Amino acid sequence: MTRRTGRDGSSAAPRSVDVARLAGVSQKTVSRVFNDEPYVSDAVRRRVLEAAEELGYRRNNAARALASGRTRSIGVVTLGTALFGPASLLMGIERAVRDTGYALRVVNTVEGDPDGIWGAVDSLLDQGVDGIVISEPIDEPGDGGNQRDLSVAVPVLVLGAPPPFDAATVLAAGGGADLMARAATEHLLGLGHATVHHLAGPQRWYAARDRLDGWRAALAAHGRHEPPVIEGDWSAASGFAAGRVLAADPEVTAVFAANDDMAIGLIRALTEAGRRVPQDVSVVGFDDVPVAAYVTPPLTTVRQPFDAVAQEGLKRLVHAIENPQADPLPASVPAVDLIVRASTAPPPNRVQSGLTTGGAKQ
Amino acid sequence: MTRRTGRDGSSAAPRSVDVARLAGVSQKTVSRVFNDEPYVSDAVRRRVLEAAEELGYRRNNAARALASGRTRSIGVVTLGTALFGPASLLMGIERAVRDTGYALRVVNTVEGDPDGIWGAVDSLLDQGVDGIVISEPIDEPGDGGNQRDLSVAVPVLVLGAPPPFDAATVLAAGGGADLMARAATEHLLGLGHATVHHLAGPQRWYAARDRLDGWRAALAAHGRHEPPVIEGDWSAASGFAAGRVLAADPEVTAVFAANDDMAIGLIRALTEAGRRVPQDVSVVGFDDVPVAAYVTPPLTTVRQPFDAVAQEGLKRLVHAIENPQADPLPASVPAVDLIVRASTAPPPNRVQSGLTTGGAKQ
DNA sequence: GTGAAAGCGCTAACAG
DNA sequence: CTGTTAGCGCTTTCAC
Repeated sequence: MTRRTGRDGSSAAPRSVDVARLAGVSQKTVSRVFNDEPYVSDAVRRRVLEAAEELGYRRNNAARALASGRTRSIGVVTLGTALFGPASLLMGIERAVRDTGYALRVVNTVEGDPDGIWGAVDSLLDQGVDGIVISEPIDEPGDGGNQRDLSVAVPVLVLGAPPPFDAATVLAAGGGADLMARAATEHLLGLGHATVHHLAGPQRWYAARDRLDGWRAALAAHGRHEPPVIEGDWSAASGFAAGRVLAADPEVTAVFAANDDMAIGLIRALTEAGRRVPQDVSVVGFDDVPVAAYVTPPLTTVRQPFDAVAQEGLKRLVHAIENPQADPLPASVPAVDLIVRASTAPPPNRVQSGLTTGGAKQ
Repeated sequence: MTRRTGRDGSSAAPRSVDVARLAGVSQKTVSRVFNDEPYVSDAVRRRVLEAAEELGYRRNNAARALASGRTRSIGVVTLGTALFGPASLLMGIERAVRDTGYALRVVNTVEGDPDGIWGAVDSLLDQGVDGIVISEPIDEPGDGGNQRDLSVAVPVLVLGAPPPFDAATVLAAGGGADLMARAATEHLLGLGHATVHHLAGPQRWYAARDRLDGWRAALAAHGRHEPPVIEGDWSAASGFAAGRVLAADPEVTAVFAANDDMAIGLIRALTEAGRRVPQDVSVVGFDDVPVAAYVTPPLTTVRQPFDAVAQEGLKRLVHAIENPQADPLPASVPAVDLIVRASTAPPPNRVQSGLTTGGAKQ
């Protein structure tokens, strides 16, 4: 038996011709069987499959990609962090990609990376992906000139942000964070707080700006005074630092933090300063991290529909890949999912102590 | 100018021959330049690079892979969860892979997935990767027969577990969790606790078993009584449930939880039951999640060196890929990094209340 | 230092 | 329903 061998003597991987020979058909027929093409009799199909099985045949993807011009893979650009939001989105994307039959290639961007998103997209393009997902982008520090004239010929899906650039097709998904932030703020207002402070995320992140916008919109809609914003960096440590400042201000009775980690740090600082949560100060987080229900006090927060967003976004991306000429599928706005736990309550009624009774509303 | 065009009229991507023509050299020379091969004069090199730049040339990876038999990519099998450990490891792997110049393909396994790791490895093999990383594996439910005779010809790196199978080359990295667990337990013992309870992770995970082993070893080494183990599922919710049980037992003065989330849930349950942490019960976690320092009380825990483990593992994997015949590089044992915060203290000295004074130490 | 020729293993037309 | 003929854009081998 003539068997091709590698230079180290190991037998080389079987090719479709080998299968064809063994099955007594043409190579093209093997190809047909493996691509689930019609017009192959069941008998032949079975024979081919058996031969393939016997040889341990596996299609060569490089050859497939070269011949067809498609790699059947989707690239994703993520932040190189294990932060709950980005990590959850990545998992959601992986799950969604698998359902589509594409393979997933991942590139991280590192905060402060000179090349940033562009470098990542470039490397994905080098790898030859059929579509790109950009997850939770942040702005470039030196905006503008940095954005080299990358010509992106494949469809791009941007998650959680407005499309940052021009490409053949740009899809956006996962908006609605502003609405969620607004709901969080209104929950606090509804409890009777005169206004709500905001512990924002780093403003270079679209996600952080969205939440800030939602908070602002809620205050504006209710004609409330907008206190100065404190900016954190998503970490519990930054929440703690902010909490020290906020604790010193007796006017503060309600805070909306842009994520749960900061909310947790914030609560710790308030507690250490002798301001009880929620009796003295109410706190709302964002994300609904797994421990949110078990910290002290259990955190009122907003849950983000990462999986749904990823799934819908990918469906639309794959549609754009496979139907380049067709109109893109429409996006939907995710539902708001506010989870009320024990970190929020009506404000202490000290302001009304001079009055007769203690009505809480407004 | 004759320009190849796609069927939609868009001009097709330039190939190396196009660059060669423009630069007035042979196609092979272009190839040489892009592969940084020697024996190309500087003048020619420059000319080629300029031509490539002008055309916007980008190497076709599929063709490269087909011709060379190498895809220059590494596949990683991860758990489909945003749990801090797995997610951190994945990020570490991405970073490490990028440094090696390989591309990253990601496949998740879903808990309870019938195909499990094998399906994931299979799909990676289909994609044609040069090496595989299996991160934090868990056992298959139906062990044994499930492990189909996949012939894995590429090197495999298993992170955080003993190699679960036979392949051309199998490397292990990221062990030492048992030592870390042992250190955590001994910290508690050193504080004077008579024994230490263990809130274990799901025992299908190697990581959980490692930690259990370390705890057990510590107790044995000090001749302490080994209380029954409670098993959680890594979640704060399961920690909370365990905490309710543990809180009812006055014998419990120290608990080592297999991860921080469970420790946080546990603390909440203890607190709700009126058992103060750390005055009545000490708790140690595992992972050092970002919020660990800011929960109440700040958590004593063990920090895992995800990045270092990923980096070292990948260096060894790449070595195995590129030097198939050579001996694998040796693994090192990561250092133990116990972070002592406020959730641990000497035991309450109720047992000594009958005695004269209340010395704490052992 | 450089180039010519020959595939890598598959898919894409088209022909029967 | 099945087979034939050409490439896809590179790397490889060997020649100059």
